[in-house]
Amino acid sequence: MITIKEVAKECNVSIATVSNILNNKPNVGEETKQKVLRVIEEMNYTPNTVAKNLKTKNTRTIGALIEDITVFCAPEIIDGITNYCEQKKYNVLLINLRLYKKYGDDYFEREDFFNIVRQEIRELISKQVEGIIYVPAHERNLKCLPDDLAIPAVMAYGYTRSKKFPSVVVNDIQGAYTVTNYIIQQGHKRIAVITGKDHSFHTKDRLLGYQKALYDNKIFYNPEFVIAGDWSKESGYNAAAKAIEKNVTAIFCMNDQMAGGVYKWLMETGKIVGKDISIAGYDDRDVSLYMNPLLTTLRLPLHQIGKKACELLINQIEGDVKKDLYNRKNGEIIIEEEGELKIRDSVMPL
Amino acid sequence: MITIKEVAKECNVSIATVSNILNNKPNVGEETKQKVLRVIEEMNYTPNTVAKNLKTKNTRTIGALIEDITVFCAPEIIDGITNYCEQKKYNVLLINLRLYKKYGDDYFEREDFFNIVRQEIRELISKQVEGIIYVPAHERNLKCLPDDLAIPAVMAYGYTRSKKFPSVVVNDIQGAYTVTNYIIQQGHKRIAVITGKDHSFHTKDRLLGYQKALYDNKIFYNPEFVIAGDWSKESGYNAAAKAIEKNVTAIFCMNDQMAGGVYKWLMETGKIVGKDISIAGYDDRDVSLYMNPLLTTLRLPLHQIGKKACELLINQIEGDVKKDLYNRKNGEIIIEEEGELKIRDSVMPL
DNA sequence: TTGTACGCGTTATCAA
DNA sequence: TTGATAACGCGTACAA
Repeated sequence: MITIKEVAKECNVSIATVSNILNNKPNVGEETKQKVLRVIEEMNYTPNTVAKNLKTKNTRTIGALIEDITVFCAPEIIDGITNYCEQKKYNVLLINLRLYKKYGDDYFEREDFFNIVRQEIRELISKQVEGIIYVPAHERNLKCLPDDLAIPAVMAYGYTRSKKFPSVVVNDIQGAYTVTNYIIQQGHKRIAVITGKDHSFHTKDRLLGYQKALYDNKIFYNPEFVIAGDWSKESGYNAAAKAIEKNVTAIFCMNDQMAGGVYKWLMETGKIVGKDISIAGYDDRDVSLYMNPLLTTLRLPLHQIGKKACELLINQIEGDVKKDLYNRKNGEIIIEEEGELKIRDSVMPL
Repeated sequence: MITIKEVAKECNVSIATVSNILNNKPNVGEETKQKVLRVIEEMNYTPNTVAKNLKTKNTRTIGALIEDITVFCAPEIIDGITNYCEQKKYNVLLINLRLYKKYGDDYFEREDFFNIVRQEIRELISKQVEGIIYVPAHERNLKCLPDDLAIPAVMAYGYTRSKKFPSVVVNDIQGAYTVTNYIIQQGHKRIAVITGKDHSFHTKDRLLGYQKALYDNKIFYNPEFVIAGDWSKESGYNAAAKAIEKNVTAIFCMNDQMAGGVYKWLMETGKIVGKDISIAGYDDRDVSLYMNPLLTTLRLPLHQIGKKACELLINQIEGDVKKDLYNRKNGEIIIEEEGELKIRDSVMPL
């Protein structure tokens, strides 16, 4: 690999001059500039960023710690991160922890979880990344960022429950409200909801959004219309029967997968979605475009979450902190992004 | 940030001694070793990888150039790459070109495409990556790697058509053969095929696999059973009617999305998949698990492609090239990975 | 067993 | 307008 020294020698100028030209410093003669530029081109010289980073003590690189890149939310979040990094000319060092693939569904209950993450963070710091974004596989409280971390960090799509590290999350109350309110606008009053797992934040907040929408529309909240699911297609399938027993005219499923299970049950029992009963989902996964009829659902703001998390991080790195601009709950820094209702064919006027 | 120098001073030893201890060099007293290790722990010292890389002239880092991380094949391929890198203790610097998001469907016909990529490659080299993996959004011939590239490179899921850079691709002939042969084993003889876009390699090879399976089973190839699609769900929907006209008993769709369109048409016309007609897909996208009945399809070996590409790359980096172990076609280095048939409920015995 | 001294490729300071 | 030179943090001969 050819170095600045060799370029300088070839041009009969000093290293400093070549460096000045490369960095657009003033005080350099037009003539020598042209000559040096030409030689650089000829020799196909590429500056060594590693050496430059050592000298300038910055790398313009952030570390992205991804719990598992194959879960559905990860790529869009990463896309948001890279989008912002591109604008700001930052680099992304990607660490795919592969936790799902390695340990299955409850990796985060492993005792060594925190140590695994801590070790990865050490190595990132050793590589002189200037900040860290942590992307969990699904939203939850997460103690993964050490309190004594020497560099800024943010969590995208999960709660740090920390006063130091910001959390960027989905506004699930608003999302569920939007979906439920839309169903109500179509004339429905008897609306079942199929929930996710019991202790999930998503479940809690989405239920709250559902309740608020009923309240604002002066519809009594009937707890019997709340059917327990666990996010899986199968649980949606099982819950469908229970919902139909209650004579509801619409079902709000807390994710698209469970809506898929509901579709299956309805199909088997000869009911037609959008006609005999209205169904809405949540997430806007690919599958919602392959259901018949197309599923009305709420698009998760994953791209925005990644982008916003990255923006917060880079602001912190560059000392441009505006923490107080954001909502704080109990001193925690929580930024909520809003989803977007995708109106398709599964919810119809009553 | 605390440096080796400060550790040395704190321990009253020289920098060299600390360095030797860190790198497990022999000739170091047990006593000083323990002391130094303790101080390192106390001071929370982390070696500066940037400085180390500059000195040792290697970074153990590869660049992953991803055309668009949000397309469905990308995450699994990246997962394969990171899997192998983890084993070999390499890092991956991720570049998400965002080509789909930025320029839409025919970005690769842009005039500046090659220059965009070339520029990114320059920057990766400047960051001293030791090799590059290029991951296109879909398989195709691709002139994106400059012939005079100074470091090793491989293409994962696309053809370089170069004698220098290996291509790791899906064995589509085998895949389509497997699917078609399975359909035949179920007793079907009148099997339509809905193709992808006309000039795609995938279309060509999958058709060939279909034809070979017919031939090996002594079934006449009827060109009328080949219906043109374009990969989209809509094209599958439109092709379904044409296929049914021919009185076929099974349809092989060259991807899952078109199978989704076929399902839709069949549902609207009151036909039952798996009973009135058998359907098979290709790709094993998420949607195949949300169709009713579940779609029998071929799982793309995306993880293996990423992993194998990474293995080839790192072998090259470490001077451990075994090119001649792999098939060469016209001097090109092409490695084919095989997909796996996922037998579900959409293909039934005749 | 430990320490000294140099160099990796670059930027930055200051003198010429 | 240009050049000499000292850092940046680390690894490694070679000397002690």
